[in-house]
Amino acid sequence: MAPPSARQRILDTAFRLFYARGLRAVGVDTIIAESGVAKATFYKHFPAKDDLVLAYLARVDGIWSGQLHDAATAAGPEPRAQLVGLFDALGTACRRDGYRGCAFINAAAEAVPGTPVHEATVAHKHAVLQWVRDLAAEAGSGDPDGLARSLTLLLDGGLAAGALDADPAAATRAREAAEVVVAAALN
Amino acid sequence: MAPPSARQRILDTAFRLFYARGLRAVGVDTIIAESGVAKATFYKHFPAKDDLVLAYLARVDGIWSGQLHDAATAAGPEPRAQLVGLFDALGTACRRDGYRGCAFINAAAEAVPGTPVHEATVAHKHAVLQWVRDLAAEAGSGDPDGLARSLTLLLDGGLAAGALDADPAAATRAREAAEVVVAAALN
DNA sequence: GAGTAGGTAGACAGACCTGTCTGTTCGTTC
DNA sequence: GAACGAACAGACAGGTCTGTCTACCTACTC
Repeated sequence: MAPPSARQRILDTAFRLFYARGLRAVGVDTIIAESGVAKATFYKHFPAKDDLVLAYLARVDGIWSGQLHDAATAAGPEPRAQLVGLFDALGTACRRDGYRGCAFINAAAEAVPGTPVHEATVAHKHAVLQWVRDLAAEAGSGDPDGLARSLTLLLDGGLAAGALDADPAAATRAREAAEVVVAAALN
Repeated sequence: MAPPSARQRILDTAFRLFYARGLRAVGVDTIIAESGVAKATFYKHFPAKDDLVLAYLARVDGIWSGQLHDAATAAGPEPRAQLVGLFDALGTACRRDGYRGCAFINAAAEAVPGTPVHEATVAHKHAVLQWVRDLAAEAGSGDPDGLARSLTLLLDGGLAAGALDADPAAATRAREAAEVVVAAALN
């Protein structure tokens, strides 16, 4: 197996450190040192730190979206079940070691509104909302937007709570509340 | 009216800047310059930056807890109505200019777990949870802890969503979802 | 064997960070 | 009027931050 390229090592290190410590708390020098890369190489792949931050967020987006989809489809073929099942991704995330909440919420807390980094977090949340909305429409909701917003509210609440206190009970509770909300909206 | 004391000016400036830009993004020098205070005075009142951060969080805690209580009592004397009414504080906050989500969630995103700053955010969330739990118990819930967790999940979700996109619709939706959850728990 | 792409190593600039220190000025109280 | 507390003004130290730059090295390709 070929050793990971310099770019890959940088991205891997950034993924680990940015999530664990925060965007501002991790300097370029630290990432360079820990990924065992030369400074010139770093700046060749990522002309500015923010470019690396954006690449980091893009990777997180891919991973998290994948986990949401997987959790949803694992709940079965019915959209209604999937709307509740996606919350299993939250439980899995909560139990993961080093869990520190939602990378996007954390990034938004450090980013200035209007900057590309902040825009990326907003775009991610909109994409998730859109996906849940489609699921809600498939499930036959009369108000798919309202139902989707209620569910993403619960999801974000669970993610935010995890940043303060990674309690798996919060994830379970979120799933139960989602069940109640879905039942009220579809029955 | 006497002009505000140096300590008060520092705290006022910190309140404004920390919330608007984040804890790490605002340096001591900036706060000193904007509050029109001497550096020695600053360090006399707050021996380290973290002391100021803690004072800032304590002030936010006081204000936000007050707004939650006010919104709850405005909904009437019945605990059941108060459980839903407290979400009006979220709507009011969302509509405020410069709203950037929950100061505690944002602070937690920048703080290292285990530090006093992080502990303060956890303590705040626990206090809110405890208060809602008491309200749920008064309302006659058979599982006051579960109901309180569901509701704070919605509340945190609304606050977190506001950090990305201060949409008052999210607050309205949170209130409606709370209504559904409370109804399911108490009927 | 020359050229090129991609990497390593590390000095350097310039800004900004927290925190310390010296000295001055003002108002109050004794 | 002397003493004192509280604040002002700002230089300074020591560290960290991002980003640039020079110089060398290695593997592959033509």
